[in-house]
Amino acid sequence: MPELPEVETTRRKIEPLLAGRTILQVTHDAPHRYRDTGLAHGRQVSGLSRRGKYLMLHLAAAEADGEEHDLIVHLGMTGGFRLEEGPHTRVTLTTDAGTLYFHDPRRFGKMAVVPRGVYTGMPTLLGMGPEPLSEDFREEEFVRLAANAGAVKPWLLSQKPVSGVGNIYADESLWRARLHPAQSRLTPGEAGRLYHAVRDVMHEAVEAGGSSLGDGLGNYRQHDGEPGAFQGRHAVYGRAGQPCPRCGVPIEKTVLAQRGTHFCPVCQPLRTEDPA
DNA sequence: AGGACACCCTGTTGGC
DNA sequence: TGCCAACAGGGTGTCC
Repeated sequence: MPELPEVETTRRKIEPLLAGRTILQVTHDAPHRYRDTGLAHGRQVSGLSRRGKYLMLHLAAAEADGEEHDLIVHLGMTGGFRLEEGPHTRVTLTTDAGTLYFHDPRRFGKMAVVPRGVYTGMPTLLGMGPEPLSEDFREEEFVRLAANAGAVKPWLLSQKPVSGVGNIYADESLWRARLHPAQSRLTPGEAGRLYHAVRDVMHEAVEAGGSSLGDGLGNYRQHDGEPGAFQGRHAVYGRAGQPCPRCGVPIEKTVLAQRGTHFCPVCQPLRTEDPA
């Protein structure tokens, strides 16, 4: 589930359940994945925010140390919050107003409690590019960086030129911009198209509540048979062999940078000759 | 600097 | 039907 639109949807859904509440206990059995969660005990949640695919629970200062903290949550591939305990519950978050369960079948999700804004040891968060839906995401800068970049899809996935783009939305954005996933050194025209494609795709997906959402908490529900609002609008992702919505040619699937990659061989040709 | 790769985990799917 | 390999929405560390 967790690319920017799904994380943002999660944030919106659980904020009413957590904001203003005091965390009584965070229990789990994997301290290397969920670090320093004991620091959250007794602190009030002052608000929730999101940076790329990271969810931040802002914690008020405790009487003992007078220092604000963040409970950073990364959903990994399959993480999500639910109201009920299940076979894949990894973390139980108890507040003075109820309990929230973090489910994560694949255990790629992570949590850590840190002093506010201290992200040492989290290189992706430290090097995170601008939010695609904010004014900090500027076309001129994006075009400048893209001119010297390597293969465009891995570049997008690095979170450096822009934050929150994952495998699904990278493929969808590249299709809209009519760019081959392995294209490098984008021309200003190409990079401009991609800039707007990323913004549009992310905006539409957030409005739709992301892909594959289910029970009202923004959960990963792919095998629960409840398709998300944006999933039905995918042009290429998960559509190998089916016709391109633009030209009708079958969508191809390859592997690029260890990730499944979907594209239209006609609409998204690889430009081999150097632009003049 | 940046690319390629292994690794962290478990569940589902598709081919034989 | 049953088994097993391949694959899955992400990030990190290491090696070159």
